[in-house]
Amino acid sequence: MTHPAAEITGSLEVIKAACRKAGIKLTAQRLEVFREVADSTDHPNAETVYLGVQKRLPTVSLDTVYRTLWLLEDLGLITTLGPHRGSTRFEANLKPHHHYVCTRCGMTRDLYHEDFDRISVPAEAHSFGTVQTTQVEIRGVCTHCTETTSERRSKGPVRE
Amino acid sequence: MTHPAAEITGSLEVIKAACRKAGIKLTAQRLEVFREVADSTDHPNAETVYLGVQKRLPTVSLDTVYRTLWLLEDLGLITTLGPHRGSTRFEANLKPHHHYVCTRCGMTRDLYHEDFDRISVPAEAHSFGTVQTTQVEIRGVCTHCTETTSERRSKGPVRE
DNA sequence: TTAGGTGCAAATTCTTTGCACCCTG
DNA sequence: CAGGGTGCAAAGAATTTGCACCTAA
Repeated sequence: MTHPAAEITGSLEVIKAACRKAGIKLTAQRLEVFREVADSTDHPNAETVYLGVQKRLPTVSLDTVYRTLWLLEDLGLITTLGPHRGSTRFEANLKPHHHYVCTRCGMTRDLYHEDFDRISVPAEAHSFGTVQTTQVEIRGVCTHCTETTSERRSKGPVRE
Repeated sequence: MTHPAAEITGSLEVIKAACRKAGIKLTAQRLEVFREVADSTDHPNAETVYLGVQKRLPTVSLDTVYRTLWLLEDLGLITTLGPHRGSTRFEANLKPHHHYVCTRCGMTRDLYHEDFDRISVPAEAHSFGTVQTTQVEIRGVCTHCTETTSERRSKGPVRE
């Protein structure tokens, strides 16, 4: 699944500006890793991002993907989600949105709901630090897991 | 930090009922693992829970702690949070509450705010599956990280 | 009694690190 | 051309698994 070309071009500008601002180099790897995350509507883990980037940069290494993902999170360009079979998942921060998460299998879906975007932050939160984003996470058991009724997770998280 | 005795006793009833309902055995390990999580106001990882349980059950093994934690999550008695230096953190589901999370260091604090407890779930969410809980997650940079200004995370997540 | 649960230790899986070479600014 | 960035390969951490013994129901 792919975003419109205009948005991808937008991402390019976003990361260029962010690197300049942070005083770090803009490399092909950084560009492609960000593009890969911004270009997916699901929530890829490091391995998946690596495979995607590899199509454009065949010599890229998995460790660079990791380093770049953490860097981008640090720059505020992407966000991490809870783990999926032990591996962290990432998503681009392009628009305000929220999540539905299955507690049984870990399936995660984006949810767009304007009411949630307008939630006001309690004073207490400001005492902890700055506020960048406010997200609502709805947890439950997805329809797929509900259908396979008695099937309980036996050995650790079998996710999404 | 400890909850009042009444709440701990309450946890005992909670897990007894849950095991009976799920048709699984109530073992000392399950009881103590749940108690350990319910008894902490911070967000322990598997290792920390293990160390705590070990004080009461010296022969408990780390793998049993893992198995039990996932089981309890499955039963809906505890919830997982995002990773902290790669390891998943857990918390008991005793009361509705929300989180402040530092995107720089991963520090997580509970937030009690009745307005958030009353948030209404959009119809779209129900199409994904059942709805158990709705939590608000506020992300930002905590005061500690803000003070150590230019210090950017260089090598992976250095959390909390 | 007896199937589910546990402990142990080895195996996997995910992520990080040290170092020498490369390339952006 | 200088210092940050990358690739490689090996290390390290977190979590899972197979199996034989144990114990709650």
